[in-house]
Amino acid sequence: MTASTATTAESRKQREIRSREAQILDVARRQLLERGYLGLNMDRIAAEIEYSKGTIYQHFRNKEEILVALATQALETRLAMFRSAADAEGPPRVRMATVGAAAEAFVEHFSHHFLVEQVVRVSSIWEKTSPDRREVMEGCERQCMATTVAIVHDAVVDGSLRLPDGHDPEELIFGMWSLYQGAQTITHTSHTLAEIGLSNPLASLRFNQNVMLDGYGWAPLSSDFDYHAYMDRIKLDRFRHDQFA
Amino acid sequence: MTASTATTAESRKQREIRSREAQILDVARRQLLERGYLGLNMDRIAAEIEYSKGTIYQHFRNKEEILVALATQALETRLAMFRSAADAEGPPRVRMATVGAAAEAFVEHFSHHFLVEQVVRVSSIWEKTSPDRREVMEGCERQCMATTVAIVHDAVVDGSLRLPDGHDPEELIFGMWSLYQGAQTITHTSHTLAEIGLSNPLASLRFNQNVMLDGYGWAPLSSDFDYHAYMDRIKLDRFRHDQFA
DNA sequence: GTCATTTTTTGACGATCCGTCAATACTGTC
DNA sequence: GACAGTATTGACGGATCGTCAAAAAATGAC
Repeated sequence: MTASTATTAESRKQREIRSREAQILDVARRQLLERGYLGLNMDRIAAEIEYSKGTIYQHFRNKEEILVALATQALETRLAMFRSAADAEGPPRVRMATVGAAAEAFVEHFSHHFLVEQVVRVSSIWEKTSPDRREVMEGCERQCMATTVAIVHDAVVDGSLRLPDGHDPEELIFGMWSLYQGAQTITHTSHTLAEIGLSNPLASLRFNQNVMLDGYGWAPLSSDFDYHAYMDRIKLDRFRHDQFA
Repeated sequence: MTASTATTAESRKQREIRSREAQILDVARRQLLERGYLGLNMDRIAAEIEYSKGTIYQHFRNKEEILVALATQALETRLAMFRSAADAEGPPRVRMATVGAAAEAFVEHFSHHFLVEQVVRVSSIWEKTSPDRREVMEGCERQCMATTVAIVHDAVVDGSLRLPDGHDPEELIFGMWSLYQGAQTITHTSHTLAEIGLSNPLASLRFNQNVMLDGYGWAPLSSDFDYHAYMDRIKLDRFRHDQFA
């Protein structure tokens, strides 16, 4: 009985603590979105969760770790989506398009993520976080990379893609990743897009990704398969918001 | 005589002030590189230029404006390089490759720029700067865009490039810009690149750009023209460090 | 050269916010 | 209810931003 009581008490405490961590992150995320990086403030977070500042510091070594934790949350979700996408039926390039659809769904449902990621990537912030937290984020990145590189490998093996001599699957993925990362960065931070005549940058990103894979000669080419329709459909079928997170 | 003396005195003052502004930016740039964003500090800048903090605030409304000014310096240089590149001899795609070479040279000689740009793009920093300063930066961005879009236009006119129905020159440029922006961001901030097997991201970026333009079917294709050798050569001929800045 | 006036420079100061830690409150055990 | 161990608190020291009244320097009229 004693042990049992102790255990339940322990686990209630544990649950309390765990839920408080989630609470802190929820509040931090909202404040970050509402007031920007410079408006994110430990005292305000403390006031809002109705715990003192000292308690927050039992969960996170410093302000920067909260940011890294936010980024990690999002990256773990993305990784799960990518893995699910990579399991799709069909030839490798179609599976790659499925990953593309997952990436689109991710930014649509986690639009805050790019703000957070951008902030975290600023070197002096990154350097203030503990190696443990960095490790987790880097692990997500590596595994996202590995998941997509595997698809390219499959394509090389089954002959639907022939890479030029001296070039790796990793390079193709680097291209896709860059295109995605750059388009998101520009979309979220450039104030001149609309007046320049780019009304739908997300659609342009998708188009350019297909052009690039066509450039690699990855079959089936976009002239032989309607990736556009496919991605729209798969986004609704597999990556609606209620299907994850 | 009086007027003349007054005028010279005035312009000496003016020159003094102008040179001090450059001095502030030089010191700020160095401190930013050495100590990161969080290490950039008004008191330290003041100490190093041997003027008081108050004097710095006569040049820049706040810390963020210094960052924007640094970014603007770099962007103006890049614009000049792009314009020079766009004037190159040859068919449009070769001129586009020249711009690519200029972009490469830019990051090689202004490696600090991406750090600055990244910091500036964080929304809450951007919002603290004055409309005037923002205007200048946005103007640079627009003009870079316009310069490169013009090349694509020329290609469409001379028939070396045929854009798919419903797609603009702006979309192609958005693709190139995204690829460039994303590759730079990743290269400068990812800690997992080397272990993933990307030993030379700059070379991979160049390769992917050519693949993408091949995907657009922009003649001459990279199978018909050695863009790699051309870009290496043009970088030495036109964009050595001593030829600008 | 002197002195009143204008401009420039200064650095002490108030305000903000981070992260710490000694003091306090809480929890479970005997 | 006393006690040991743990959790929580918020006042505090330290760092930095941006301001502003006062000091210093420059100007220009005589």
